[in-house]
Amino acid sequence: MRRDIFQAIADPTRRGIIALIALQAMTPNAIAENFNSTRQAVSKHLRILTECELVKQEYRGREIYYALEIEKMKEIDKWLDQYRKIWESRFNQLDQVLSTLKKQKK
Amino acid sequence: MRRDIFQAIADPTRRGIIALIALQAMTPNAIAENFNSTRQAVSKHLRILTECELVKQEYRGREIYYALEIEKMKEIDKWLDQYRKIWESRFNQLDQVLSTLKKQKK
DNA sequence: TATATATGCAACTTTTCGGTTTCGCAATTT
DNA sequence: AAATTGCGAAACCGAAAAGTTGCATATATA
Repeated sequence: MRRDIFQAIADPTRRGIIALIALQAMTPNAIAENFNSTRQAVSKHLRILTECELVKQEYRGREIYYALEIEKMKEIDKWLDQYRKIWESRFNQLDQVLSTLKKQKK
Repeated sequence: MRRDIFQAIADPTRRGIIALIALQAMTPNAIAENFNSTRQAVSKHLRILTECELVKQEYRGREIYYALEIEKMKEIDKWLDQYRKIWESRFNQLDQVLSTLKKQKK
């Protein structure tokens, strides 16, 4: 089962789950109430999210609380970084053009 | 055809294509040489990337150059922002704990 | 003009994915 | 102890995705 984080966030329901549990851990039943899917479908999504370590489980009696593993989200940020460099450098180039134009105006 | 950017970057080959053309536009044939897929398969990926506007085409004679639309990448960054806030606030909390401990040491 | 090249597109196949239904198990509650 | 509740896992299904093959079209080149 090749579970990577990019595949995990590809599904809109999973992104919804991530947003939902970002601030507080929740049980599968509570999560499922927020979507138009059965608990089992949500459970499947939770499994995928758990497998790629985007989410962690905490057992409390017969309930299982799912919480976002925020550290893992940084991996996406890390991947984005190479492109951030590009758009920032382009912005700086634009900035230079603008300041050059300003200078010429003087 | 529901093409969203998250689905687009879910595929590893497509992420490879994005990385490849990030700095300079390339033709489908040139891109395909870098992967273990046929030109047609790559062409299909390019179509998906174009549909969600992650990539733009530039016609030059019988060749088509594909270039990354870096602005579109910012959408992912924008989505990440809500989580960035979370991990930054947690970091600050840790920071506070550390400085409190330091104070007590004194 | 005939041929080679660069490319997209459509048809087809195989695999993967998301969902539902059914079941089993463990922890509560009555 | 019996019934209820919370949950995961397996079996199954339809839809979508990813890849291949075969073709059509436009632009170069000989």
